[in-house]
Amino acid sequence: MKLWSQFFIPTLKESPADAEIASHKLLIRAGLVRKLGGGLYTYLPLGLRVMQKLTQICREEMDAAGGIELWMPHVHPVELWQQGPRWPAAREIMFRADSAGDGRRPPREPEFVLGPTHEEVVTPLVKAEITSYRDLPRNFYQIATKFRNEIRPRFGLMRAREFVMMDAYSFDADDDGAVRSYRAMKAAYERFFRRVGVQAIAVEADTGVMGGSFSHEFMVPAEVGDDDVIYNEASGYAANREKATSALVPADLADAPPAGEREEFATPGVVTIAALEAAPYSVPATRQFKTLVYIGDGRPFLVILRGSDELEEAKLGALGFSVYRPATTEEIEPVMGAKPGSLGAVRGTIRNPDALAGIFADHAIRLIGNGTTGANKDGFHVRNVNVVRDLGVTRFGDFRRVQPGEPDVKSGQPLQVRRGIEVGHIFKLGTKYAERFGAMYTDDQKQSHPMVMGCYGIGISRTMQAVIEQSHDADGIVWPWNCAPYQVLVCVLDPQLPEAMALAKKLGGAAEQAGAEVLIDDRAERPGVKFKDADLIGIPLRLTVGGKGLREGIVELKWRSAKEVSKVPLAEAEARVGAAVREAAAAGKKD
RNA sequence: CGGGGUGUAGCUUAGCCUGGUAGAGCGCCUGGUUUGGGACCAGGAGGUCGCGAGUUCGAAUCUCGCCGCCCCGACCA
Repeated sequence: MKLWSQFFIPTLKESPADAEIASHKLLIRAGLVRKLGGGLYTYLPLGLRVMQKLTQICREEMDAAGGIELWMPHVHPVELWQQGPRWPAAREIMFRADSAGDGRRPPREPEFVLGPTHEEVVTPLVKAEITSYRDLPRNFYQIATKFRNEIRPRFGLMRAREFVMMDAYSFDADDDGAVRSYRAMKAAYERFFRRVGVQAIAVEADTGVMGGSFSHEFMVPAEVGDDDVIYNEASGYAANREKATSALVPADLADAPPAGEREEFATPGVVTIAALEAAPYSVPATRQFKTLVYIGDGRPFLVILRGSDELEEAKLGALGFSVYRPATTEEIEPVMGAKPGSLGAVRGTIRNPDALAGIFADHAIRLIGNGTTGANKDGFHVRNVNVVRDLGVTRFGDFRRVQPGEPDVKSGQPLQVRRGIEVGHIFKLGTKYAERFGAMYTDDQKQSHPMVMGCYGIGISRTMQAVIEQSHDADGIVWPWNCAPYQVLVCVLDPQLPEAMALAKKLGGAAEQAGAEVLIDDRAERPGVKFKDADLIGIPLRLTVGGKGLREGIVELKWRSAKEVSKVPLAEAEARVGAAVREAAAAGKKD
């Protein structure tokens, strides 16, 4: 039982100016966190308690799924990362430090990075300690602080530079085992989010810089989320926009036949799809080829899309470059012979085709039998271009961005889109890290194999905010039972009356006996202040004890999530409180 | 990193355009009256106006530079 008057819950009547979204405002107003700098937060006692609830639930579910908890350093020798497969992509977001501490590290002094995740630490550990198939599979996890020098921290804990994450790493002898580990984690995640009391849906996801073969994200649907989820209710399809596909392009697409002789024509000043669509050219965007130039690991390559489609940049990850970016005009001209707006991939028109690392085309362009594209000559385009005859495509792939309304691959029904907050991500990694770090084991035939890995993360601090985003009203937070900082709040309206305090402590004791944690608001504040604060901090069950109630012989019992107040006769109060707590706890643990 | 915005007391902010002794609300302290949904009265403390240059007799206000923070984009748990 904690007395509010001797605790630290600095609530705010007004929202701080730098908070934009509801959950961020409430984090601050309810006294859960305070900002130190961009993306850096102090967890105040109430916020810390919620974090402890989340970590404990997470730990229980990981342990139940066979996870083994450990704790790894968060300062890593930079050499470890330089050996790893994702250094080129990861280095930008990593905090770096030198042992001299003054930013002027002598060449022979060690340099360190702060860990954004721990594949580079856990894989060498397992390489050293596990060498036999008898010791596989294993799944190691930790719940700890992570550091990422986010380009743009935002929305409080939603994208922070320093945050708390559960990260797990599974090691299996073979692919089947890795799939089993992956499924076990997916199930554990689903139990975790259900117990926490937040709706999080698993969606197919892109593997990003992690690489690996498949992946799911756990998304909390919310307007303020960073990600677009493309889904269809009926078929159950749900994918991150970066990964999503539609049935717009038939799988067994026949290449369209050539039509007519290729012909160059003058298009002075036309540098956009829209301008070529307009009179006098009148070429529909669906019949134009859009040619984009990217730089992958230092070499230019082309991406060809239909004029009506947008590139989904993340899908270029499938091409295997460790880093890629759009080329600049200065880089484009020497290779192509023209500026953006007049580019094309017709054989023989590219000035320096040998410089290209490849020409990659979206499947959808095969629908174009007779298209128009840039001539690689400023102010000119080419018509009657045929994909097979005229374009030297290295490889077709899925590179286009799916738009809402396009047909679902599974059901043909229109796809929908909604925003979501990514609170968890699971990857089947494969052998990429194991091979790089030499994490091998010997099988029962004395053969050596790389271990097959998976990695898994839950953003604990982000989940706290996602819960608030999903569970609040105009007055404040409405905590789900299992992650509430306290489950029961006793508001003592007349704390100067000894009998009121005595009753509050008696009822608090009954709640504790039933398994709840209890906060007593014994402050010398007016009732209005206490009720407002109670609504703001969102404790699930509120008991109100006051002189008036004592005279009437009642206490009040109110759920934060409901409007009604029940008046309970004093004689029944203890029993009713205990019953309410047991009931809520049982409902909160429905799994 | 590109674009937009903002910085005045612990918090929310007015004042800036049109230069002339820095104002309010909340919170805090003292006293009193109140006491079931953010009370009232009286008194009080608290500000190098983000930092640095410049213009000017005079700068919160105009100019330039820097920094912090917020929002949009690429990235992520």
